[in-house]
Amino acid sequence: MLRGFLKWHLNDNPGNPMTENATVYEISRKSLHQELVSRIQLLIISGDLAPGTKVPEKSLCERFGVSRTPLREALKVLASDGLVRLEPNRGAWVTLVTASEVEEVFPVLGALEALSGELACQNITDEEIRAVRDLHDRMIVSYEDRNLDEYFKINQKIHRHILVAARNDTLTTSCQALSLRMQRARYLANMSEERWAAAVQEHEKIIHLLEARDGAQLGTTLAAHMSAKQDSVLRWLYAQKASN
Amino acid sequence: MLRGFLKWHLNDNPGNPMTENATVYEISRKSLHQELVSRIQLLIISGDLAPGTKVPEKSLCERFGVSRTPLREALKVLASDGLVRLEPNRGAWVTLVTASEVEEVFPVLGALEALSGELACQNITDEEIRAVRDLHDRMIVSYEDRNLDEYFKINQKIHRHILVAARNDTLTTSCQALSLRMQRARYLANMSEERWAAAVQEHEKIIHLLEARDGAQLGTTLAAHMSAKQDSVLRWLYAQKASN
DNA sequence: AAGCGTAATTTTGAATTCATAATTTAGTCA
DNA sequence: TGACTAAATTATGAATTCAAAATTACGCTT
Repeated sequence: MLRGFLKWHLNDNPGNPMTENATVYEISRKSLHQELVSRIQLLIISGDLAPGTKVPEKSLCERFGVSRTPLREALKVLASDGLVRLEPNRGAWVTLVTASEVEEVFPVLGALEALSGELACQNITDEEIRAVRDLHDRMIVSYEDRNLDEYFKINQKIHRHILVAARNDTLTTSCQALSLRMQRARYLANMSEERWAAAVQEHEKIIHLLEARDGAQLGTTLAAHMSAKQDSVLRWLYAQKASN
Repeated sequence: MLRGFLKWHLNDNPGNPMTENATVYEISRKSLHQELVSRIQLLIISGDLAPGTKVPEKSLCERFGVSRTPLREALKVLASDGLVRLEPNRGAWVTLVTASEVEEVFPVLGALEALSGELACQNITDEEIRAVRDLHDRMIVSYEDRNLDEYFKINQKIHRHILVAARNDTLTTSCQALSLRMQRARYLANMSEERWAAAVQEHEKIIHLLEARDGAQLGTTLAAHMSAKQDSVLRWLYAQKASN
């Protein structure tokens, strides 16, 4: 086995939407298992590793050029985040997005996003508000172009910017872990035109309240936004189930 | 090395306050690393492994009769929960409870507890309310006896019962992870008489609102309770720092 | 040919081994 | 003595090995 093969490969960071540039050095400094956690997260949310399927330990080892030890360490961490489920003596399985899970996670995410909105209003700088406004405007353009991919990316960035402005890493970490779990449901491709329009409306309100620094209102609006998204995901889930 | 030594030992569950009985079988079915996660959590919150100290990998392996592989898997999970910090090539260290961490975690915990209160009011049964009331009354007795240990145990049970009544495992898991982090600050021993009295008052309100099933009010009260606890922990922290 | 049972194979969980990095100890010189 | 250096020791990260469990393949019976 080629030693050091991974460390090489790990540097060609394949456009992780969560991290910006300038982290390349840091990434290569991450321990193997941490790097594997990020990599496998990407495989899962991208659908490369589909929900309900088994995590192919051996082939992932080969793909990343590492031994089973760090890979299995990564799987334990992913399991504690709820992205995979470990079955004793039967390996790791990518968890399914079930209705009951959606009904559990979104309310929690709603409460956390609400908090992030409140804190952001207290701590965000005027410059950061301008940056979010800019993202918002660009997102509207993507909406008008019906560019779902771009829309989704910017949408994520907006939420992330608000989270950053909340100045609370614990909150950021918790939110992202739960968001990742929900991202396995790649329902966006099938989001209805009405839901999309409504989501855009909600975002108009969000940017408005952020600019007004109305923390309380922004909190409730973000929670409502999450709740609406929950309904949308649930509808998508039922449609999925019906069509299978 | 004695194989299977651990599996034996793991069954003499040393009174984990989080788990009730009848889990003994389940515990012995847990994988080694999961069991180790629980065990090391206990060592950390009990202060057996003190904040800021190095996690003694070798001696823990001997203590539990396991090899380094499952132990290190457990450490990765504990690190992702924030109980230990992994320093590359320098091992695992029990994280310190810092002021900035307290200021981060408690607001998040407050938001989650608030949600748990709201959901509990929707879902709790009358029988469960009676059980919480019973715990509450017993806690008051411990307070009058100035039995801090007993008080704390029952206090935890009350919060846990509310969480269970919220019927949301994701919420429960998130809350517990954050609670564990704060439990490293064993500030209770030094809690002021005034703070204790105030906490009891807050709990009177909590049980009252739960019995009235006033979710909104219970939510805000629980959040306020957390905020007060944050202040108390911070004061304790500063006192600690001053005396060292 | 379908179902059953057993042997071969693969996969898993965990111990062990091995290379490298960090730390400690011992020795040197000012 | 006290700082600096180098060797020895120890600890860490990750690959490998090994036993046990699960899965698959195969042949047998009906």
